[in-house]
Amino acid sequence: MTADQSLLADCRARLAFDLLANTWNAVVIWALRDGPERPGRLRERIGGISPKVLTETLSRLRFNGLVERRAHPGAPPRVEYGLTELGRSLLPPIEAFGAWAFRHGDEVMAAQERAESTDHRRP
Amino acid sequence: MTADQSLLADCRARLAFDLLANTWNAVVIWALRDGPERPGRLRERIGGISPKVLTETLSRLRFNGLVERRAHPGAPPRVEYGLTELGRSLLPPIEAFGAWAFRHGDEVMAAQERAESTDHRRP
DNA sequence: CAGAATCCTTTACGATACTG
DNA sequence: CAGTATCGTAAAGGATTCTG
Repeated sequence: MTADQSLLADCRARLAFDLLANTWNAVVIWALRDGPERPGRLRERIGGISPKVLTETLSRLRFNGLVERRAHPGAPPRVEYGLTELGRSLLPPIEAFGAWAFRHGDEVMAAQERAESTDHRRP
Repeated sequence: MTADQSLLADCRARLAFDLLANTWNAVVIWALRDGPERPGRLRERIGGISPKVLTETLSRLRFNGLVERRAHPGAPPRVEYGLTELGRSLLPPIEAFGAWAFRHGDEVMAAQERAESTDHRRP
């Protein structure tokens, strides 16, 4: 059994790919890299994410053990979300991706423009 | 402007995250790491992907310049898909993710089971 | 066998309004 | 301000069928 076959067959690998298989998970994890943040500030830093979707994303990350929630007593409500140790262990792979984006992102955009002018449709 | 703000604001980074923001892109790229493959074999190696979704995924990856298609003449049709140089440059970051999965995948599953027995619902 | 076409279900995401 | 509820749209994914 070759390495990639075992990777594809192993449910842990598929589980890990699923962690990135949506628009916001990686972005939110990355936005928490410097430390815990309140939801309001998170939305400012991320930009373009609705309150509802941020709540859903944080809940999903919490479900997967990557993020933890801390509520401070009193009013107005003050809540903070931060990465768990498991969540922090995910930062290097995500950072590898960010680095790739800076190096090759323009090549992807160039390929897209080339394809659009040829095929007239976007898959 | 801090590093993560610039990363989040840069459209190249969001574009890169979007490349992984679906179930199959990363899996198919990984399955092509050893060299070009025919769609039929790809489906065998990947497992659990329908012909239609594989076609769509390959078309999407081609649109983004990560995969190229080569058709050999004659009948029955023989087609191969392989990574472009740009697509191959994406393998190290994806591999970093696979390595993370082998190390921490069971922790994620443990967290999920813990959450399921507590919250009674899965986000 | 490749892959396009059709139909269907589920889910992600967004906008809005409301509660504590 | 945090979080939920509701509604609506769009896209992803799956099953099936058909053609070159």
